[in-house]
Amino acid sequence: MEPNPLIRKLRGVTDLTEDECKAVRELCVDVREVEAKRDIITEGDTPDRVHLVLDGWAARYKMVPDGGRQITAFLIPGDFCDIHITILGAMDHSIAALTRCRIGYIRGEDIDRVTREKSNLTRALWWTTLVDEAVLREWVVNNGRRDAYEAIAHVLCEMHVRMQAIGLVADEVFDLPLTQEELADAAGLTSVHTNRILQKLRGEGLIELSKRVLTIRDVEGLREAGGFHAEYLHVARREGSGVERD
Amino acid sequence: MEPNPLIRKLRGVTDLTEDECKAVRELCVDVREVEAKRDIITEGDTPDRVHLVLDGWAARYKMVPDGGRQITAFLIPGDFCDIHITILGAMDHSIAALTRCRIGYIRGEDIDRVTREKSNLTRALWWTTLVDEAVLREWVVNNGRRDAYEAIAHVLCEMHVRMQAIGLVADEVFDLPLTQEELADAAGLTSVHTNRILQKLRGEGLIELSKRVLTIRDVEGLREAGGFHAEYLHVARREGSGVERD
DNA sequence: CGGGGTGTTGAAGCCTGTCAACAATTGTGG
DNA sequence: CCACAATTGTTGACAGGCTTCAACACCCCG
Repeated sequence: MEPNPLIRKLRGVTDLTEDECKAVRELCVDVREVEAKRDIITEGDTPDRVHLVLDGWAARYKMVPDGGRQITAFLIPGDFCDIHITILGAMDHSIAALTRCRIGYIRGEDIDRVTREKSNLTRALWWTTLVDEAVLREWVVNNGRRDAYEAIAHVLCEMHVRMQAIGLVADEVFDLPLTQEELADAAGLTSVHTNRILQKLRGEGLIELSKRVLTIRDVEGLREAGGFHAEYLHVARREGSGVERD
Repeated sequence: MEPNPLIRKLRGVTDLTEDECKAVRELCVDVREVEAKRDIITEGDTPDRVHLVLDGWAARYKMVPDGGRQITAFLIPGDFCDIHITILGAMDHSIAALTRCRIGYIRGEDIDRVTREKSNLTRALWWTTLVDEAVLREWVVNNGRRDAYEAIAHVLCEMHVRMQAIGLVADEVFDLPLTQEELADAAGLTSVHTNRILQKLRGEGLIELSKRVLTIRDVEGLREAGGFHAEYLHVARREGSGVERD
């Protein structure tokens, strides 16, 4: 399997030439490990490098005055932390590693150069940011108009498809290295209530979740429960594809 | 005052040459009126034109199975409905006119051409989409981790700054042509509860709101109430600027 | 073996939703 | 310009989903 998760992701929507793959591979001028629970970028920072998640899970988040935390995105391998950083000034939110992460560092100029020289790649990178935005819209719906049961189910369905897109799902089983509190901070709930909802989903035979591994026992049922429709993720139809691909 | 709201908006973050302004003005190959409550674009559409709000208010929204509606963005003059349409296929959400709107139609190729030829403009257009994304993140926080009182106050503060950026605020007074139900659909509340919250904000002397006109009587107080910090909007500091500018 | 993080459970309370009625406002047509 | 209808705003009572608080169980790791 292609080792670069960004390439795996982009291949889901466009064919990349060997030349383009090479360009992507050479983007990361540096790779570092970040410990779980450490900030990768903190609100107010003006990083000079673009960060790419190569391995592990991270989360965008914002704090509110009373100490509450809202996670606004889960970042998995192949996701950019801040591809926009050359345009906007300071970060308006923070990004924390949820697990130990391998992070690739990319020079802003290199992104600019690629987007000048490779129009197909440029479109693909654009696509990633537009999907990020679509996901964000869905999270607004999640927190605004879905109850706890639907919201949790929906998040699980979303991560299922996204993990599938980078080849990290086999037989509807994949790593979900989140604590219930982190899930709660994403769904706008308390960890206590999240716990009860997960028990309900388990009790209904929709999922199994333990030791940071999620098994979806009933994909259709879970989607039904969350009112999930994958269109907003704009992935090419590749149902059934997964780690067994190569 | 410059008649094109997009130019007014972009000028808040970058200086535009006369040449660039001309390019922006010539983008709209057609202008049409859309009646209030009509869809400008509907989920599933694959429009061949980019839509730009020239006048009036519109809203992105998604429906959930039980009939609930979640508004994910308010669009005001100078905002694009779907600048991304050449990259993603079908619309994953709908956009409705909240008031009668004047909509500009732009050919996708013209956007592409401008972004090839005018790098300064390209950065400015990128900036608009990145700010849209930042707003979306804040709305996730709004619906997930702020209570009704904070959420409503926050939305009002945001619209205040955004309306200011296009020169439509004078003396902390501006048009807010939203029904309480529309406000509710944005904040993830019911219209009944939104009504009570508005009364509280009025009772505390923070706002006046009637006949679709909002007066912020206590800007600092309202920001405090909503936990609002304008940084995420990434507007250049232009406090005090408004319609009195020219 | 001990300790911190995480998951689980119960009871009580509050914020927000639901339902329903009515008032106020806006829009429409005669 | 008035009468009427439709939309929007307002109010009250009640229900319920979710939070809060608190205690305890579990599990991984040093």
